[in-house]
Amino acid sequence: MNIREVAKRARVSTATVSRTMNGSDKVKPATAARVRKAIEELNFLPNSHARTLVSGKSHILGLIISDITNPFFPDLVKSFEDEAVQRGKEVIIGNTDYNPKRMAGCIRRMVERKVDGVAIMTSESDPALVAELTRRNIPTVFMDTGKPGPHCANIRVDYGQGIQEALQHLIALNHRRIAFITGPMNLASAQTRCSVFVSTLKARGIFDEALIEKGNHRIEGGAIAMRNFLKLPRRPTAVIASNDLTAIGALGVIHEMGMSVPEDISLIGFDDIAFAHLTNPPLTTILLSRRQLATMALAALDALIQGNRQSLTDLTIPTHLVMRSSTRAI
Amino acid sequence: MNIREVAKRARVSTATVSRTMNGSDKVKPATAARVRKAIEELNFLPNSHARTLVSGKSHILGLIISDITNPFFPDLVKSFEDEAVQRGKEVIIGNTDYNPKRMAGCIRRMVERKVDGVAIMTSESDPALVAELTRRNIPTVFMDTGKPGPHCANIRVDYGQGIQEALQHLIALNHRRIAFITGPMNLASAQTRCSVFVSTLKARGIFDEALIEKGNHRIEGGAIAMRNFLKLPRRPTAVIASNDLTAIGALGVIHEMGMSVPEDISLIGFDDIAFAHLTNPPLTTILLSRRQLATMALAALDALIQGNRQSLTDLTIPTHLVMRSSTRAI
DNA sequence: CGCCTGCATGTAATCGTTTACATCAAACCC
DNA sequence: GGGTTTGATGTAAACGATTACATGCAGGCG
Repeated sequence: MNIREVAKRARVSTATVSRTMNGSDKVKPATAARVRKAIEELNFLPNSHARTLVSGKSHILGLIISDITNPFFPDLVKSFEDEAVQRGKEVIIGNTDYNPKRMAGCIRRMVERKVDGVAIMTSESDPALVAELTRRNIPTVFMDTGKPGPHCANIRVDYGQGIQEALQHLIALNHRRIAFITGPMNLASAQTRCSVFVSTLKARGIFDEALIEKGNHRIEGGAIAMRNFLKLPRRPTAVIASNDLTAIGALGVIHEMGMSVPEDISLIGFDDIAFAHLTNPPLTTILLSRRQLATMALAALDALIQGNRQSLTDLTIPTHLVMRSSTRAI
Repeated sequence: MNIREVAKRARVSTATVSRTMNGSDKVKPATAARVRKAIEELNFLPNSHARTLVSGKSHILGLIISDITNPFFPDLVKSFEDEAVQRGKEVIIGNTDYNPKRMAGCIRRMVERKVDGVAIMTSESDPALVAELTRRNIPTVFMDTGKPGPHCANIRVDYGQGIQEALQHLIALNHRRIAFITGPMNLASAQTRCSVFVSTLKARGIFDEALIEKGNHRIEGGAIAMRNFLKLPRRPTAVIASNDLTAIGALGVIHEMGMSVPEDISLIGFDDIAFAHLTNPPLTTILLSRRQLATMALAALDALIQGNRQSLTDLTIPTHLVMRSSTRAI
């Protein structure tokens, strides 16, 4: 089934069929109707590969993430896809599995599929691999980390804002011994969260080195860190975690030890994953809006594709404290 | 950058380049080396659209699901993608958003992209839309619901087994007033879960009509249903929910009412989503293995693609009780 | 009436591969 | 040594769309 059969049935040339389908050029209404009828009757759908081959535009966007089972990402994927479909584009997703080798594979596939652009949000982005994209002039937008360049935009996430809001909130509730559980420190974003925490507390003169523990952005890391905090002679009265999974791990340990949140300890997470309001108590956390991120990424990609770079001036996403029930005054 | 430039640089014809890349036909080692060197130097990657166009094989598989933010699906997507990548295939994902119109769009895109096959796991599968796929001889496999056919396999999920295991477990713990919160009853799979529950209890002579409440596979549904159970003069001592979200909703209400699980009420979910072991207490639930589902779907798809139908005899996935801490004896 | 203009449509080249078939040289056989 | 086989490579026709250019026809004008 191809455009030629449609042409034959409508008694026109393939060019006319193509023109009616794309609506660009003028076709006499009567002819167009005949063509549409033929398309309908034959149930014809054009072959996108042939289209791409000749036009050079695949109308596919790539989205590279670390791991779809990380609860941060499904929202991002969904928002990204929704917006892309609205713009008549499709999305192919690459899971790197936190593995640079798979990242290379993802990028290769994106190139082979001639994607119109790529959005990347992975922890472990290797500049060499990414250079591959820019070398081929494939518009690329980083969410969170990366350097802007000729075919390349970067969206900055303002991690600091949320952390500061959280600290203000806790301090207003009279907390002074505030602890932080970090993420993996090779992640730029995790570093930022931590360093804003440190500098804000130092500025207030209530920073205590002992109240920082390393986590890994997973449940266990949060649990281990929390156990250490609870062994301290002077325990923290509030804990901020570098992400929600970490907070959930900490929450489990607090319960395990027969204490409760927020009565004994206040707890704040980061990300606002779907389950943050399903914990007991519902977790106060810092929202990083995946929808906003996706929307901005798509807009940036569009701008790069259209070669319109001036609209790429301020690409910053805020983060905000979302109050639930895991904090209280002391 | 195309195969011709590679050919020129390696001083061979395009056919030889193609042959070296595909490794199928014989090429003299010295020539092949020259070609590979040229490919390397030019950083050449073949255009997959051109390949697909001539070969008719896109090496893309479609995966259609209802909603990636439904926590059941990310695991499925990941497993499916992992296996697909291993087989040298790519995956494009279609989110129907529980919306038949978007389902139609997904299918259209799959056809246009000339996918080698499609796997479908959606609640709301419209036979007419799916006929579209089989009419075009696109291998299709349904996970859970659908009818096998010439280009079409169906994987049956044995919901009954898990429900029966759960009931045996509860009965062994001396529970007799066992309640069930259903899913949306237009879903075949939700119906099955419910009817197995009913028939098993009837067979034991301990069925009570009052202990069935409707849910919607979401948190709120579980919460509402649980409130109703707690108003009953003779409350249930155990509750099975049609999925984990429902169970989590019920759990919230139980806590809210100052009761606790499993001391006052035993609770069992269904699916074993990632957060089932993060609830407090960790939720006993019935596992429907997404990895198994994905593996079987891919195997079935492969068989259909290769036209090898005899390997499609018994496509059944079991479900199993996973014991955690939300049940106890009375 | 002859020519020009402009619209609707057709013709055919093109995109970048794969692959059937053609070619050609070397090797082999009797 | 001529003919045949074999193996390596080249030539060119596909695949199914888009689109620059060509064509043809109708109407307008002097």
